[in-house]
Amino acid sequence: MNKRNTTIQDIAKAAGVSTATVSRALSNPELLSQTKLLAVKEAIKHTGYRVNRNARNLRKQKAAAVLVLVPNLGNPFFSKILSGINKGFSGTDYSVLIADSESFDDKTQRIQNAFQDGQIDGLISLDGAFSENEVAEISYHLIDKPVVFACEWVENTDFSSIRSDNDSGARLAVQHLYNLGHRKITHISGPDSNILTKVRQAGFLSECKKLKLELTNENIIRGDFSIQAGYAAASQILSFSEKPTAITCASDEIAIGVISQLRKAGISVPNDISVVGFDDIEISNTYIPTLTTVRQDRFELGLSASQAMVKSLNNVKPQLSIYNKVIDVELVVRESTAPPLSTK
Amino acid sequence: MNKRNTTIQDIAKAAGVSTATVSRALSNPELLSQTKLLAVKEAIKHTGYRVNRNARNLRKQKAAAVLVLVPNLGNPFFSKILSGINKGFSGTDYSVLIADSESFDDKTQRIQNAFQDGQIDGLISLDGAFSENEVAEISYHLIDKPVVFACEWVENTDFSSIRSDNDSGARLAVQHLYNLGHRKITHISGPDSNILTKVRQAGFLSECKKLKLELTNENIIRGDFSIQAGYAAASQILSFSEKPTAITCASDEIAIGVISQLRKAGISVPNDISVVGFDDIEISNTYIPTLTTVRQDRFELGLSASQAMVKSLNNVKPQLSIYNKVIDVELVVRESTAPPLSTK
DNA sequence: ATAAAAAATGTAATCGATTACATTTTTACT
DNA sequence: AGTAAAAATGTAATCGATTACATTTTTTAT
Repeated sequence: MNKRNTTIQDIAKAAGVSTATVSRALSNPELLSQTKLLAVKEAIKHTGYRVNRNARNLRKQKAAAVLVLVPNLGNPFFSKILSGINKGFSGTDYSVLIADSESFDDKTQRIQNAFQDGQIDGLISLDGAFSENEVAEISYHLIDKPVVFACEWVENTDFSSIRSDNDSGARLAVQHLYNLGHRKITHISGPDSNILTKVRQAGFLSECKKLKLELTNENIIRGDFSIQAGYAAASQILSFSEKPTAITCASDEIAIGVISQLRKAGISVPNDISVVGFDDIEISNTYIPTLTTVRQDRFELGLSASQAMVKSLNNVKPQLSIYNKVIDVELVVRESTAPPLSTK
Repeated sequence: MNKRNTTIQDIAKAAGVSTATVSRALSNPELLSQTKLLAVKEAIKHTGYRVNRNARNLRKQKAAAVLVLVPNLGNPFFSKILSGINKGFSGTDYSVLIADSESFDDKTQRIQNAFQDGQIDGLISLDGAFSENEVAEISYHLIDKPVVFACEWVENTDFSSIRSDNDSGARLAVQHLYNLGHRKITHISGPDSNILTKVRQAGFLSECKKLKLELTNENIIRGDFSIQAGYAAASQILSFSEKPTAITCASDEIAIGVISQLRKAGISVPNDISVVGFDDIEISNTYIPTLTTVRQDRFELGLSASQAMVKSLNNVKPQLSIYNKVIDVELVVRESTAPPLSTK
């Protein structure tokens, strides 16, 4: 019952070496002679020894864990990114801790706690909604510890960031519609403060200008990323004197809301109006009509973020290593877009 | 730069007590006199001291972490459960580690590693697909450590388990269809080996018998939980000489596959055939037609599992505490079911 | 008032690995 | 062969909290 754990001492004795040598065999095998290294390895294999993480971490003053801040775990959009992050850490010594922003009253509180308890060595945030104050607090408490933003990010900060090419995504959508013959396109954007909203909207406007499309204040409708926002935006569009022939949305959920609401009003997608989404979430390929959308590779986003984190952690001065990466997006053409009526 | 951490020693000095007293103030405050307790608390507040987790865990021989085994993190079905689990641990000292079965060649390998490294104190598995061998291995390596299954489970084992009332769910679906007037109902089940498949199928058959519905070997179609399985099953049904007027599915994804395939064949849901799903995943409320389905409360499933785990962990002999809980399901009636044609 | 029991507190060993520093062994070079 | 430099290995302190055991203080009972 009370079998004591196998420790480095036992291995040392078994292999006829000192504990220091065993420890070196574990973390710096290149320092050892072949003979001793082999002896130690043999003893380890024989006993089934495994290092005690707590002892190692205590001595090394690290946690061997990374905190991932997820805005909403229940949302598949994020969990797919998480899956990529997990993959990125699967070969390493690091554990992945997860904090669901929704479970905590105060995001930074949670981060602080974790860091101060020595529980984590770095932070990956899928949430870019930090106030200046919160950013300052993070920077203060996470001195020397790497922070990587994935998907979203915070403007004017020096944190590493892995993001999709949102600008191109927005442009691809417009180009696609333009090529189909559409000349009057409306964009339904996300919540004002959101960084993705801003970039996608800017991309949309810029591409419209480039293509010399006429722009009025009916070209942008504000919403959030939800289906409900799509409903509302559709209703608004229905009230326009001159309706657009195509709509680009800041998210697939908005697109679905729009389509469903338009259908209720007897307007068919894509026959009457074309709709393009953003993200390519699971449902987009199953919805009726299947959704033309801009695909973000969420798994890759997470994977890259974790790889950036691992690199930072391996650096002696992680705070000096900033990794930024922009991941390509891809326009997936499906059923929700078609040439406008007039050209048929 | 090199500010040493505040330790229990510092607090002891500041409060004019011994380190033992400080430690007691932390974990067994009831042992102390008011005076000393106050002094220690004061010192802690003043210095912003926080316990070093690694030191504590090393000494206490525990990990203060729980491993959650998820079959596929990218699947929203599981991430919603995870969200509940996370919630359940949010007030506690425990961290939640996540292992995505898909990232590992060998599930039990991963578990063993984690346990032997002293990284975790317990296991919550959302995955019930363990062979007898694997179960034995888990039991062996996790001696004295609690294991809780959530959603799925393993038959003939003594692990704690939190599950939905799958039997009732299957029956509710049949009853609903029966009450609408359906008399010929087909069930599309999941993968043969899956425990949920078995229970739901048994519930379906039992309820059909109870309602004296005629049963042939066309009443059950085997599949897996995927949309593709739904496609295949629909094709099969189309080949039946006498088609069912209603279908119950082992998952919402199957239901969506079925509906989409039936539509292609010119068969309308619910006008020609009614379809009931199982799970109530996000898409079900948005799909067209919206899906009548059996809702599992996935968040609650996760929450209960984590609560069971916490209880087990707090027990002196956790291996003796088995917690089982069956969570109610609910039939959500939406657009995909209607009375059969003949009764209209 | 005194002994015995209970409560409060302290001392120091302990958990298990890492690593600074010291020592020994090997290699390289004249 | 002799010496300096490099490589290999060992000794023991260290990380920070917990707790067995010892000691002191307080309470209770006679």
